[in-house]
Amino acid sequence: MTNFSTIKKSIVTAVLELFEGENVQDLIVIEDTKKDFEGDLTLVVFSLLKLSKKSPEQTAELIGNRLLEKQPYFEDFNVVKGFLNLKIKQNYWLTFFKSWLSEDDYGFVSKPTGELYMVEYSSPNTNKPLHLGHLRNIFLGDSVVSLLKAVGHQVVKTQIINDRGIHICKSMVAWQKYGNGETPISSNLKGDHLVGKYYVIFDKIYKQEIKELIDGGFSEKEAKVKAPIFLEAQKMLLLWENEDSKVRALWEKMNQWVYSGFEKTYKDLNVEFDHLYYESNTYHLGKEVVQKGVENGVFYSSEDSSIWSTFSDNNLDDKLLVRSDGTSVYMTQDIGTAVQRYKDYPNLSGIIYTVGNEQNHHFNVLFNILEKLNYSWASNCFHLSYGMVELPEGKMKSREGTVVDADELLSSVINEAKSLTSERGFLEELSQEDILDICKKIGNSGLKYFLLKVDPRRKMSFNPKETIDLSGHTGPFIQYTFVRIMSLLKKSEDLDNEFNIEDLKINSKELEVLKFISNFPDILGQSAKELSPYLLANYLYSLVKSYNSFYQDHPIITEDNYDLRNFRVQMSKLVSEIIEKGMNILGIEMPDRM
RNA sequence: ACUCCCAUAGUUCAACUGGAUAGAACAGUCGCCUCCUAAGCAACAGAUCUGGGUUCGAGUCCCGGUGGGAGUACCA
Repeated sequence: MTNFSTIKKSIVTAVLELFEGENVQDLIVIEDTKKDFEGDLTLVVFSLLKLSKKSPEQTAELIGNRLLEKQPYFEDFNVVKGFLNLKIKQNYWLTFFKSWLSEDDYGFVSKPTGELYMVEYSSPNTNKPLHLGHLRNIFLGDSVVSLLKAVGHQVVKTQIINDRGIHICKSMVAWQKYGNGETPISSNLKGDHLVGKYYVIFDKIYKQEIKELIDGGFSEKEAKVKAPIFLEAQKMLLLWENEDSKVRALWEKMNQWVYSGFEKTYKDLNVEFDHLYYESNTYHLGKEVVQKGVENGVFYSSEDSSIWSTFSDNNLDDKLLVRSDGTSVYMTQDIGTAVQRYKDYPNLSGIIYTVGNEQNHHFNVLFNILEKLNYSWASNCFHLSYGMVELPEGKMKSREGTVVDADELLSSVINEAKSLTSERGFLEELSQEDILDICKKIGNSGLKYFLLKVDPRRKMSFNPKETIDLSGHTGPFIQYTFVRIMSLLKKSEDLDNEFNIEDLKINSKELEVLKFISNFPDILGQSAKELSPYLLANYLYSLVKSYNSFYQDHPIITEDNYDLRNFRVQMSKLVSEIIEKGMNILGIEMPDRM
């Protein structure tokens, strides 16, 4: 069957037939023709000059003529410097379009690969509510999962709940001392926010105590480890690891508050997980593995009975794995968690850890340790490292309260959508519930698209004083285009959808839309391969831009020519399907009106 | 101090991984609603931190400089 990639292959074939040499294939660069030039595909010939021993223009002419002569696809070509621009016959574009229409899930891989991946994301600490940074993490992880599924893999969505450790004890100590028995119900606060409040209180007191100690003549370093409230937290951690029943009961109570808070936020964001791991369970296994490592000589135990790992790589300092008081650190449980995961899913093709780039070093060390422990799967662990979300004044710090709260931000975007929606007045006859449902979809889309359109590897900034835009390069803009197409399709329900391509003439805007459509499968594949939802997000935007430009200038259901009208309706429909499926991969739902 | 990352219009982001005249959006100026939803379309104006190098060709690669960020914890 002829499809778009057949054409690309025919260009490669022509070049291979014309020129001899080693690895000619690698020299061939085919791109979409830039907008300002005439043509559909462009072959860059500079790299072939060594073989042709001719000028760029002559080389391009040679290939162009060959293609016109041998292949039926091309109607013309032109040469600009070393660029050979090839024009594909409209009839072929329309044939391709028909074949896209006949596919069930155009762009998606229908045959399962049989590979199973685990994607870890979110993984919050249970001592404070989620903030904007977590949102970037959650949306990224969630859409990477969908991308992997789109190309035929199976995926387990997971998170590690960081439910133990000194940071949790801090909130617990502060609540015990200053909480007066306050609960989410008594305070009318969401559980995660209530616990977060005590985390901030701890820090405040801690800082105050440090200051007092310094004034009393201690050095800052001494003050930090001598502050009474800090000592209390340390003591509590020890009691916790020794399974002191009172401490455990308090811990369970407060964690429960946090979980129910998170649950609500996840529900609002429309994300869920398949398998949760709790640090409080996996750290045991981590300790065991570390202990075994000491026995096997992989790690060493120091005089004060703390346990360390050394590395052959000079850039890596020795890493502590168990403290001298026997309590474990973050790394300990991460080792245990990884081992546990491969016990649970022995067939994993890989684990993708969605974690901020501030932990690049941590994962470098972790993967090194797993290698040292000789786990065959160690090399399949991958850190999907993303950049921080920064505020105008710099990094967000929970302890200092300079964070953009996830719940607040989401509700403010939804409110923005509400006021805009009521201003426009298209939904007036709907029930309050239906309107709210639509506004939630719009608000979610504004927030998710805002975070997902940026290359995850790069840091990004957000100014909380400005609301998240709902027009321009945004999720709601894309939803809006979808809604307009839905409205068209509704009105054309009774129309016959057939069209004959023999006599059909399409204009440049329609051709441009078809070209965007033709790129969808590649974009999906590339986004999945590079774990980069932003490529898909930006593609969808370009597709929609192009479609809108067509929509503005040409009648669709009111077009008189039968074939042309039906072609336009069908093209609109395919565009809407790509938008919907693509946005769903980004975790964004479509309203059918707005 | 050492290691790593980053620097593109006033602002927030792109640039098919070395290809043509660096694209968008927001903000600014301006035009389009008796016409399929104006959350739209169209137009104007505006940018590669700096100095060298590599080559047919550099925002992209290499070296130096400046400016920012992160990491190097018995923190997470």
